[in-house]
Amino acid sequence: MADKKLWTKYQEIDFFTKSLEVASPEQLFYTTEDKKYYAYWPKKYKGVKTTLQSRNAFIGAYTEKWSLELLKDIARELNVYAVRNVVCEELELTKGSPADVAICKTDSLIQKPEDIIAIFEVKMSIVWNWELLKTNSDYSLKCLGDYQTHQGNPGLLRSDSMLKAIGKSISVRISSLNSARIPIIILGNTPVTKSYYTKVDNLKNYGIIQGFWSLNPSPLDNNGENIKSTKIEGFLRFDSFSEFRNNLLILLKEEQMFFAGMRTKHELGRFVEIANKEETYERKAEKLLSLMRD
DNA sequence: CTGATCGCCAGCGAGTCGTA
DNA sequence: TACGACTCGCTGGCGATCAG
Repeated sequence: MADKKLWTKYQEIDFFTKSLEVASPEQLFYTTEDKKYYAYWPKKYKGVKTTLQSRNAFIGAYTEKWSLELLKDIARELNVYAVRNVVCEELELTKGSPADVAICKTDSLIQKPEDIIAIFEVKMSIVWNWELLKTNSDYSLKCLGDYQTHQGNPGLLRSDSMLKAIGKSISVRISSLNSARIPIIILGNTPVTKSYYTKVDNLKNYGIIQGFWSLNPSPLDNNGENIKSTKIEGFLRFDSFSEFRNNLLILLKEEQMFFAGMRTKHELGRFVEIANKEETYERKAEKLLSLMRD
């Protein structure tokens, strides 16, 4: 199988090209004082700035669809499906807050926990800065620099995006024991900040989130230094589609082993009984997780 | 002072829900 | 069924804070 491409500058050009077919330049770019179209405010820009909001929904939709296409190929190998906006009430994945993408045994939007194989939360941004140029009534895009040259804080580099991904994952984990065997992966296209290195490793250790995976092989220009992996691989950067595919297949296989052999129904039932003596749902969940951990 | 980090906040768009 | 009010998740700029 030909190696598919991960996230590169090409995807961002494609995003703007496709979006310009349904949206105006003013909806997708900032307009500088000298009438230039920029994707982000450059770091040194001192003029009057506005905050662009109309682009956000387009970015969310594009990156989720792009992730879906990558996962579809891997799902097909396993004779299962990659589905966008999956609803599963038991796991508190509601219509208002569905799973961005999930790998499932059926292709339905509404799923039962036992048919969900893996859950993916997509947190991707426009990473580079771009200028939209008009040439002969046509458009072209010029890359102005990587994310260190502009004011925006894309994707997983944002602390509140990280906290949101963690919060949603915990919501799924504590919703039902039936989520216990379902891996949750956060897909991004940037590294995570240093202050989250130990956090992502701990989240993996505790079994809450199996990985923060960046699908952007080189987010910085000029071979800028960027992390490949944290100590126990809570964060991973993939450099090729096959590397991504291999890791995902290994994860799904490991989870099946964990499910089959690690805990008996008797043990699980006893843990629930002990955990149920705690006062709040949150405490019950913490107790159960701590019992499952050792 | 400068640069980095954190989390608050905003507007947009899609979807939901109540009402007639 | 049609429609408007409402909610929620998306994103990124901004002020506050801190280290050097």
